[in-house]
Amino acid sequence: MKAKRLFHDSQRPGRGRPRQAATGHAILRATREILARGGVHGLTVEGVAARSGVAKTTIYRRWRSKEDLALAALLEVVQREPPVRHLGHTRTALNAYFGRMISNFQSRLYGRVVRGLVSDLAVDRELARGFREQVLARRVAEVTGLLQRGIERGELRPDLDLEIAIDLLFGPIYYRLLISGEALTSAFIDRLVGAVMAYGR
Amino acid sequence: MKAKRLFHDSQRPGRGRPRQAATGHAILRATREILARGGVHGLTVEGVAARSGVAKTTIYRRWRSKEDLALAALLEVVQREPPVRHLGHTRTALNAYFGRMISNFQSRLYGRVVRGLVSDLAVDRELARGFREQVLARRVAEVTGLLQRGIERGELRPDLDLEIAIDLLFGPIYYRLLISGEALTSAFIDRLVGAVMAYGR
Amino acid sequence: MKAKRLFHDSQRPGRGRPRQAATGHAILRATREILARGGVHGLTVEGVAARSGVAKTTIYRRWRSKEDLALAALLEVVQREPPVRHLGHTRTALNAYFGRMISNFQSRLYGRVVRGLVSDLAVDRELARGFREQVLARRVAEVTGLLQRGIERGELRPDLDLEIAIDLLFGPIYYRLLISGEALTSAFIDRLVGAVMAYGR
Amino acid sequence: MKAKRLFHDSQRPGRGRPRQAATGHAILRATREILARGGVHGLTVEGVAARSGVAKTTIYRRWRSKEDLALAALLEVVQREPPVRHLGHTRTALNAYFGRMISNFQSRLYGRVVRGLVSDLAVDRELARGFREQVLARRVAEVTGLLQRGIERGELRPDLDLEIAIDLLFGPIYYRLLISGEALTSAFIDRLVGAVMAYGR
DNA sequence: GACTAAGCGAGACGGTACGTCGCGTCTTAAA
DNA sequence: TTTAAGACGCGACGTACCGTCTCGCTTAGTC
Repeated sequence: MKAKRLFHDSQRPGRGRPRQAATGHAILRATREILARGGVHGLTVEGVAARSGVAKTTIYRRWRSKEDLALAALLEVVQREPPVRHLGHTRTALNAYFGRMISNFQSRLYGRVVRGLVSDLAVDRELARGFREQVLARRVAEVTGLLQRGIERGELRPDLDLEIAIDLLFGPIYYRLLISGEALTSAFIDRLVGAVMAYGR
Repeated sequence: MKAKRLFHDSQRPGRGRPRQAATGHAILRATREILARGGVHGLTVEGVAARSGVAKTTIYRRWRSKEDLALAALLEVVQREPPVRHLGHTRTALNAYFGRMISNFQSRLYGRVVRGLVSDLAVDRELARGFREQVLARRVAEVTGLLQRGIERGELRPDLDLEIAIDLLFGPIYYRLLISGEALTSAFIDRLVGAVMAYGR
Repeated sequence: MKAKRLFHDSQRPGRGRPRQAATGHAILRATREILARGGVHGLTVEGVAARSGVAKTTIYRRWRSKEDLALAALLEVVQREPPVRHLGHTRTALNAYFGRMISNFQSRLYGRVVRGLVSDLAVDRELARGFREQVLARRVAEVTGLLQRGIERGELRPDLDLEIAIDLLFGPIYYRLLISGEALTSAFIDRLVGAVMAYGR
Repeated sequence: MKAKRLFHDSQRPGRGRPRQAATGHAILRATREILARGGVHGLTVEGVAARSGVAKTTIYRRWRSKEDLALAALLEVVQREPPVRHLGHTRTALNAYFGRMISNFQSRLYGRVVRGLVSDLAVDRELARGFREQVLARRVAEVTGLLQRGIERGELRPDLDLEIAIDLLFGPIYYRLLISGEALTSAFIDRLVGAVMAYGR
């Protein structure tokens, strides 16, 4: 009967009372705080509503699910990340890049959200699209940039299979984070980057 | 204040009426069927009880949670896998091994369960231990074996960093399965194995 | 702290843009349509707004509640009723009068609205006043007229307790409509009127 | 999928854990208290749950709706009423009977519940059946008894139309309670009973 | 052969959270 | 000032599962 509204947070036409920006921030702040302790598991729409002093309905008006909400909170953080520094040796740059990445994983928010959302990526297409387009694509582009510069600088061979190289770098990190549970230390990053450089030379 | 029951499936003292073996099978069969469609998301203790004609209590007597149950269903399948064949070139053997692995992932049950459980691994230590000891360790041992044989056969250099090699093989596969969502084709396996062989030579 | 608006449908001061008469009709038409199927139970301000293409605010500017709105829709119908015919025997006239009344009850709108509003009469004084002054008083006056004419014509005794007579006529009808649920047939009306005539002679 | 369970409060087969009688009482007590102030309007399942310290689900397990619940609370009271006394003149007996009835209506609970439920009788067949079979039928039978005894005693004529007599007695009372809002005094009862006796003689 | 300790099915129960409906008020921009 | 549009806080809804409990009945081995 009633047409389903599709824009959950996205830009809407300028009719009716505009959304209160403050409301959105309050929601996301509460979300972050709850995520930090408790992770996605401990996140409930009811809880966010209570903590942010916002009505449950208002939250549902803007996000489809608590997973969407968690992703939004994640995005806020990701988008504030400083751009990559393309300086010095490729190996050094990669080390720095992934070093920062694993320290992000260690942080309450980032690691918990990613771990908490993985299972839902397989089930919720919208969520997966959001995560891949807004978080993953960015990271992949950054590292691809570093690798390409490595080729230009002659540190990597020109015919390097970039796609596989990307998988070889990101794969083991997520594998340790999610599956094997083994430590994500900078020593490990060093060995990993070393191996990929060796392969790519 | 009642003492917590500790043996959830493990052997219990031989007093009273012994457990009906058939009951356990019925439960696991229902679990598998539900997992096949709907994945871990669609799995509920209530549903399993209904489908298997078993009382909820009976299920809780044997497993701590639906995640445990899913893992148990997974194990049944894993334990029935034939042993690895150590024949021919290392590259060929690895190709065969991971080829079978991704075809497992494609199967309803296996892929769904793994995807559905990842998020819980971070939260449920028992579950993580079970998964790592019973599923992962086995796979890692098998591949380590293949790699070691490759060293013996002179196809891989003796000082190869085995730990990293393992990460380089499993990582990208799980990464694609869980994170990037990109296709897990045999062509991809071929390129991946090729890259690792190149690195290890 | 804004002063409460008092004129809900009544005449307002002639400043600013005057109300669109068409708007009011559209609202009442939508209301009638919704009432016809679904009754007061199915009536919602939200629904009326959607169906009439009018904003919720506009409705609230004119009526206090959905019950008020239902009453307004009822009044439109009631006010269009033709006046009573004072012809022939009193018994015949009463039969005709109440015959028309129960056929009104059978109609979707009328019966449903009355049944739907009764419970609110006890709670909403405004509503009760409206209903009694605009609907009930009219009917009572009409029947009182018929009875008085009966007295003048010598068909009823002069010392008849008119108040009780009115109760004896209306009471059983509403009782069947609302409480006992027994059939409101013209045969019943005949017996009822007969009984009251017998009592009043 | 799951077979709907039909017995809401009624007798169930003796499987599973039996219902806690105390729970039911707690629920009904809370219901009565809430009904007394606030009537059916102020009655919410949530409120009853809170007040009785019982889980909402438990309430829904036993009653289909808050209206059902209100009816149940009413029944408890009704069933405790003492039987009618068949003594003295019929007119006196009727006066006594209906006198007690209107004093019941004045009571918080009874009047409020009846007024609150009327509108729902038209919509909820189950509810209507319950109310008519358990409350109304009983009252009608009692009064019918009184009238029949009046016939036997020669105070009423043998060919009296009992059905209409019943309507003539109950009708005006409910009419005043629900529709006209006029006072339900014992003087009124006296005039009403007088009128019906006059008609029935 | 009865006793007894569990197994087992059934379902009650308290609980948490869900996602939705409708309310009545508000804040915009356009008319 | 009216109007359409829609945000917002709010209260309640009825449902899904959770994990625990309390029944009655069954099924072994042990005394």
